[in-house]
Amino acid sequence: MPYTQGMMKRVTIKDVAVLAGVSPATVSRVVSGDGQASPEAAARVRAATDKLGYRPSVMARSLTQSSTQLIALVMGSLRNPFDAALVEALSAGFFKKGKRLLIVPAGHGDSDPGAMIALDYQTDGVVVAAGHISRSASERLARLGIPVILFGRMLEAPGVDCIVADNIEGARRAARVFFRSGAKRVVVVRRERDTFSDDERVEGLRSALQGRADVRTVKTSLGNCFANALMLLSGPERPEAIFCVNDILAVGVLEAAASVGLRVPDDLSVIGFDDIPAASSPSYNLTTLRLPVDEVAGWIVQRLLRRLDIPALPVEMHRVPTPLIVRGSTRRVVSATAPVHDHVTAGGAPGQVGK
Amino acid sequence: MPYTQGMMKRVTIKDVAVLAGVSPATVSRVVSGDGQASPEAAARVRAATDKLGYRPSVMARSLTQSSTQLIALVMGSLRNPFDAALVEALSAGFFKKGKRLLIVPAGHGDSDPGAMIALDYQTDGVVVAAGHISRSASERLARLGIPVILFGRMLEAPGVDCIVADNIEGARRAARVFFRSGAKRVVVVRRERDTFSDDERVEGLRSALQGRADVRTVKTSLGNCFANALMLLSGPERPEAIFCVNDILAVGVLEAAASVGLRVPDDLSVIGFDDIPAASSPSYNLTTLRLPVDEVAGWIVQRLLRRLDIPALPVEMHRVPTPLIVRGSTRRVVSATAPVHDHVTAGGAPGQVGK
DNA sequence: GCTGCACGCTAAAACGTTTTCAGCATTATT
DNA sequence: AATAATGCTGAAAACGTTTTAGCGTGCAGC
Repeated sequence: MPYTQGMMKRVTIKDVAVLAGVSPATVSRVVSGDGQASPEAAARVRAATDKLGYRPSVMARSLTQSSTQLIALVMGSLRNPFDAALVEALSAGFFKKGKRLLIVPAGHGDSDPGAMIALDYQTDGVVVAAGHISRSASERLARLGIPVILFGRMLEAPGVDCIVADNIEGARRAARVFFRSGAKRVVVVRRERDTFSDDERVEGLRSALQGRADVRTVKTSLGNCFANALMLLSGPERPEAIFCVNDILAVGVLEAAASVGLRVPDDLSVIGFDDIPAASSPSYNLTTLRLPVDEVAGWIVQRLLRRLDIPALPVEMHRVPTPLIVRGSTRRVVSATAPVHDHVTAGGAPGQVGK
Repeated sequence: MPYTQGMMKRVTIKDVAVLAGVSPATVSRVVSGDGQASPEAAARVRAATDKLGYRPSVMARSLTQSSTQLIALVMGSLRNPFDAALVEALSAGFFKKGKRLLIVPAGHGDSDPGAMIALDYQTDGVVVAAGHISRSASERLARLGIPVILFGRMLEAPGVDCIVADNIEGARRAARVFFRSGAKRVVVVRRERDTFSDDERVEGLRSALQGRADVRTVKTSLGNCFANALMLLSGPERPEAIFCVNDILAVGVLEAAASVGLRVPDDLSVIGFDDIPAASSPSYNLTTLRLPVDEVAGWIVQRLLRRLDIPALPVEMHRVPTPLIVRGSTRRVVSATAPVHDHVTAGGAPGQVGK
């Protein structure tokens, strides 16, 4: 059964107007709640809209007004549960404020699809959750009054606010754990693509361990992580501690350690980053640096809305703290002299996204 | 430094027209590539658009044409990696075809936010990846010529195509494995909210095991899965086989089994559904029924585009096959008489989303 | 040398809103 | 009682496109 049989025209403001016996202008005033309308006219209009099921066309509206209520969300792969959670939180947060998210897959290409689509659809703003935006693209958006929020990178440019995890302090905390456990051979596992945050994390660890341990860097894709870790752990000069740039890599390392018969944390300490749900599962029980999704998403939403209100706001570079979550993949140090203010002890399930 | 200083107006088709010394109509024809334009005029126009960085306003365009190139995607939580992968695949697939995805969080409320937003933004179509759409809402969309694709449910209504996993056959395959392993006490673990697919899965298992085993159903939230499984496994009359409605629940069950000291698959068989990446990780090594994300996403994209081309297409109810992926969480049956055509043997990493 | 015909182009209408402007009743102020 | 202020309303312009209708060309055919 074809469904085109009764294809109807959209019910427009004019239809409502004639049914209510007023002009389109009055209908507009009533539905947008701008006030200026007599009670009885308003009542008639409301009756008409209800009867006809009228919904204003955002498209048409955005021609005359400036706002489309649309936010472009540049996102990459969602294979990392952290990213998935972030997208979910952002979508919920913006939706609650009446903003809609337009997905822009971060192309691996060089162009700036986010900026392009923002332009095409006259987006109210752009959130870059993965990938990057070039300075020129962001400047072009700024010139049109379209603010940008950048997650995971720093870019000093007009109209772009940044939020980045406190990678360096996080890495330092990891370094301290490794140092206390007496590890001399440390490996940091990072992804193949260099990103701002990954750079900060490995550099943070490296510099904190300067002269106290031998730090080597290994790059791997997610798919090869297990195999690479296997090689690393069964070779000579096996590391005593491994810092992974995120939790999924750390899970791969833990799998490899287990399959090679290494005991964690006795033979090997592992620290991850993000604190995804799997990290707190009994079989991994991963010590990690928590990157609080809800806090990140909340800040982004707040900040963007605020800037839409007050475009002249000075740009902000926000660092979100990355508390150390101590679990079973690192040796518990029992010295009383150790400072305790820099870590959160254990803790059950972290990622209660809703409440 | 406020970024509003040089706020500029959008460059419009008129600007291009005056720069190129032609009328807006000509510019329109050139940029939309509709033909009718002299080579030299076209060249001048193209020079002008390049120089000015002109991008047509989709909003304005969609007023005169019918299409906005927008697809509303109704999605729920992304905590299940399967859902995250589906969203990613859909977004990539549609993007490649020039369609943009508008995220609509499936509210737990009763209203149909998907339909509403589709109306507001004059979406070309609606994809319901999670949640539901009411018959009346879908009919309203159909009347306006907006097609709907529903994943994971069946709804016989004009203009809505459905794609659903072959849950019953999948559950039957699971039942066969359980039966061969001689399990007498079987538990099926499902989520608290009843969904169409979950219903089919438990009913499929139940009816296939009819009279051959004792099947009990347990409902649980994701958060309590571990605790519930613990209780279940340490209580009396411990089940010998557990079928989980999805892999994340199965992982919770495996965790619980391990923590209680049960050996899998010797003491307990576990089968999940979806085949998320974690299922193939060495520490879980979960036998499961694969729900092929890419196939699902591909079908949805193809189908929607096809229907946009030919609105009169009869509606289709598509079942995607759910092959059994045999891994280590079920006892390997070595009888030569067992039919082998219904399962895929082991296999490494499944979810290579990209290539 | 006309008529007819492609061709290339422009003017103008249309899409569905919002908003400005002005008009007209009322009602409040002198 | 005249004037000013107020409240409500509708006509029309505007937003940035596409598209239809029409207007000149220049050229072939009679």
